[in-house]
Amino acid sequence: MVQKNNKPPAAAKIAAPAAPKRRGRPRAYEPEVALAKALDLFRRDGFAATSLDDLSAATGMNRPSLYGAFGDKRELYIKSYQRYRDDARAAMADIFRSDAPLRERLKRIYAIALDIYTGGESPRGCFTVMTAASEAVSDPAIRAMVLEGFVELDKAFAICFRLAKERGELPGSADPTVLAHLASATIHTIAIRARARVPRKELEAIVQGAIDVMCGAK
Amino acid sequence: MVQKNNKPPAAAKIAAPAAPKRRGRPRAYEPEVALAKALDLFRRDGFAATSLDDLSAATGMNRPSLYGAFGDKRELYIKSYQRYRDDARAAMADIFRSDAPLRERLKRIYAIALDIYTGGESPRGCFTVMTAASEAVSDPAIRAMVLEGFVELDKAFAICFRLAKERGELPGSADPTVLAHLASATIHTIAIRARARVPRKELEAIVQGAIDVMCGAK
DNA sequence: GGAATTTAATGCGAAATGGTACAAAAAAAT
DNA sequence: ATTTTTTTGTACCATTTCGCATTAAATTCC
Repeated sequence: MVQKNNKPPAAAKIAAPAAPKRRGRPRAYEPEVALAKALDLFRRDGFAATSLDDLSAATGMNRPSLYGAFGDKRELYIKSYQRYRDDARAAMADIFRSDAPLRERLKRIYAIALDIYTGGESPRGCFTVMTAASEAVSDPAIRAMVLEGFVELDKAFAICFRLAKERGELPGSADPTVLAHLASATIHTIAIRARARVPRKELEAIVQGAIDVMCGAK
Repeated sequence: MVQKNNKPPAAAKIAAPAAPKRRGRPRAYEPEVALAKALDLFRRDGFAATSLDDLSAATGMNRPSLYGAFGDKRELYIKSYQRYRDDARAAMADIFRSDAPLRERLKRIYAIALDIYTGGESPRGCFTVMTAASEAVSDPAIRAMVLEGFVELDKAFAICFRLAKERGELPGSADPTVLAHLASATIHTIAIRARARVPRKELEAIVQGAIDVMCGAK
C-alpha cells in the first residue's frame, strides 16, 4: 500500500521544485504518479469495470486517501481524462506546430498516435474514443469534454491542411475541413482497431493509405 | 414482470409459423423480443454497466428465466451482439448487393448506418465499435467476433469500390482496399461521434465530405 | 516537549451484483 | 384426475462495491 518510490527525504527536495514544507503528515504518494496509474487502469478497463479497490491497489493509496486527493470515482475519472488529454496534446503539439511538409507531419502525428494506442499486452486505444463508446458519455460534463476532444483534433488537422493548401501542397479544390474529418476518422479507426488487437503493422498500412488519399497519391 | 404483449393464445398460433405445442408451462415472453431489449440495454450502457436487474426489468423476464433462456450475462451479451450483427447485415445487404452507382450506394449505406447509430435521447452508436473499445480487449471469443465485424465491413466496401473501378466510376489509380478502409473509418467516426450526441446533420456533412473525397469530388 | 495540522490506515455499513435453490404454476400426456 | 414436463417467481447467498467514520501516525509550529 505504498508507491514504489519511497523517496529518501533528500531526493524529495530535489524532485520538488519548491519544497512546500507543508504542515501535517507528509503524503506517501505523489499525486501526479497516482493519477497516471489511475488513468492507465481506466484506459484498460473503462469506468464501470474499474473498482475503487483496483484503483487503490494500483495507485498505492488507500481508499480514503484517494477520496481526499481526487474526490469520488467520477471525479477521478474526469481528472484522469484531463490528464490524458493534456499528455496527448503535449505529445502532438510540436508536430502540429512544425512547418514540415504535410506528408511528414501527418506521418509523425499518426506515429505518435500509434505509440499511445498500441503496445503492451493490452493495447489502450484512445481514451476519448473509449469514453465516447462507454456509458460515461451519458454524463453531461464528461460528454462535453469528449466533444471538445473531437473538435480540438478536427481543428488541429484543419489548420494543417489549410496551411498545406496555401503552400501549394494541395490542389485548390481540396477542402481542409473535409480532409480534417477524414484525418480524424483515421485516428478513430486505428484507435478502435488497436483495442481489438489489430497488429500495429496493419494499422500503419491503413494510415499510409489514408495519407496517400488525403495528400493525393504519391 | 411480463412482456407487453400478453398474446391471446389464438394470435400466438398465427404468429408462430409451426405451433410447437411444447409440453410444460408456456413461456411468458418471446425470446426474440427479449433479446432485442437486452441488446438495446447493452448498446446504451455496455457490458459492465448493465446489471442483471436492469436486463430483467427491460426484458420482462426474471433472472432465472434469463439464465434458462440465454445463459449467464456474458452469453447474453454475445447473443445480443450476434443479433446486432445479423440485423445490421440484413439492413445493408441489399444495398451492398445492388448495382446502383457508387455514390448512390455509399450514400444509402451511410444513411442506414446513421439510422442505426443516431436517434433517441441517448444515441447508441455502433455496437461493434463499443464492444471493441471494451470487452474485446480481454475476451478472446468476443474479440474474434469484433474483428470479424471489421473485416466484413472492410470487404463489403472493397467489393463496392472494386466494382466501381471496373465500371470506370473510379480512376485506374484508385486502390479499392485503401478506399474501403477510409469508408470504414468514416463509419467508425460517425458511430463514435453519434454517441457523443453530435447532431445527425453534422454527421451527414462528414459523410458527404468523405464520399466526395472517395469518389473524386463532384 | 506539547499543541496543531495534515495524512495514512483500519474497518464498518448499506447497497448492489451475479448467480442459484426451490416451490408454485401452467400446460400436455396418460 | 393424475402425472410429467417446462417455466415462472420468490427468496436467498456470497461477494463486491462505494463511500465514510474513526483512529493512529507523522510532521511543523510554538
